[in-house]
Amino acid sequence: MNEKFFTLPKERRDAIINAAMHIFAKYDYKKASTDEIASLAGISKGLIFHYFGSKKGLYLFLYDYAANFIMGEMRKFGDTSETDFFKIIVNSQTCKLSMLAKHPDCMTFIIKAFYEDSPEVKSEIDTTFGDIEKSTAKSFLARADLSKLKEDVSPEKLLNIILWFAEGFMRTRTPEELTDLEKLNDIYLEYVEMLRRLVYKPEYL
Amino acid sequence: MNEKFFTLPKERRDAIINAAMHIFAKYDYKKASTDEIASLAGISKGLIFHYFGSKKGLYLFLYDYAANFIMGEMRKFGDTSETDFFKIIVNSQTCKLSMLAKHPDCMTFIIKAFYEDSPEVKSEIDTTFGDIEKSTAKSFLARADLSKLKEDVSPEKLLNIILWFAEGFMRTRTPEELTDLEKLNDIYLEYVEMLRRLVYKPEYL
DNA sequence: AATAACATTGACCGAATCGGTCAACAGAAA
DNA sequence: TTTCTGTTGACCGATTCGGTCAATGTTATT
Repeated sequence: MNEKFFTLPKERRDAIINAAMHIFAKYDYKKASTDEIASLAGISKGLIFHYFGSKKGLYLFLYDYAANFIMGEMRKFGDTSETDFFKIIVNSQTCKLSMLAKHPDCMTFIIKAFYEDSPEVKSEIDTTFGDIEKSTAKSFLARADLSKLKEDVSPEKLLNIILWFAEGFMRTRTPEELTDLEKLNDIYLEYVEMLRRLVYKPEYL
Repeated sequence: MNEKFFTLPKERRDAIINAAMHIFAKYDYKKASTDEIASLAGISKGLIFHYFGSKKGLYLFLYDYAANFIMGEMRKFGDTSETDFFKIIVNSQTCKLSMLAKHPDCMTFIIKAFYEDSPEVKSEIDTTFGDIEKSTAKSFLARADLSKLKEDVSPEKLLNIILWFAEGFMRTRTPEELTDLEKLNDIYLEYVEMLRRLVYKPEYL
């Protein structure tokens, strides 16, 4: 990879990264075409190969970029000393939400990369990273104070319900809803709050 | 389309339909290739064009087939006189679950078709059909007895939570879990039962 | 057994698209 | 003017695309 890429104006770099991420999030490694990426980024195809050498080079750069970005964002929310189940969940979801709004293809790309089976890139991607979502979720849960939950509530089930619900919630938002991040978070919180009032013992409400 | 297709042995027909559904569920109309479909179905490419005339013919036949199939299955669960919120949900989800197990690509295909923007087929698919899931869910809700719910539970929110949770639940099942439909349903019911005990007034438990 | 009728194949077609190259160009710096 | 750097897009050979069709396999009829 050509290091000169990093000296490009930020706009141009982002245009290339976003376009490539979008196409790789939408298609297989094999079916994602460099022509389409160049056209979407508004640059010539030659530039892609000038900076990244090959399609594979671009893909692996993108994977590294996305992994670092997500890890960085996750860390911000991971080191709190919060023990309340719902506050932990809401923190991590707020984090995820902002990432989905700012970089809507980043998460999709990194998850798709985990399931990628094209022999050209399969062996070179870090397979431990694909389940980052689940592993961070589980570590969040580890420090949660479960005693606030009613006895007949399974923490694992509750976590899954919230996590899966959140995915569906995000997936079915319209594009314009994604522009107002704050309002979106409020709607999401209404759902979580309803659940919280249902599963917490009365004395914690 | 060549009507002789329907005189084929059921196995062969299903092999072709399933292979085509799988590829069209995985890729765009444009990026789905007839070579891949033929190879997956274990037939020669010539047969596809012999029976369906063209790629477009195959796609539109599949759309019609999937739409009719889903509608038929949905109807079976739609005309009960059940009024219990959770029994209605569980019925419709059991229906959806069995469809996902028997025809794992059918739902994905029909939803993808809704968002298809390839000019060749876009104008010919029935756009009112894509949101069949939501519309049937809403009609289920219409006859539900909401008085059993605690006052601070929003029926719309609860429905969304269950629906989105169910999607995530199904999506994260492993292939071998999908073989034992009954056990799968039991696990699903555990989740729903937990929710039911949380949102129903004590006198209905 | 011979033949007619049908089902199925896979090599093949021209066109399109693929990843990748490179001579040429634009513009700022020297 | 000359040099250097970033950028282009026409172009390459290879592959893949949707689609065709003569040839072959299979079954029913005579």
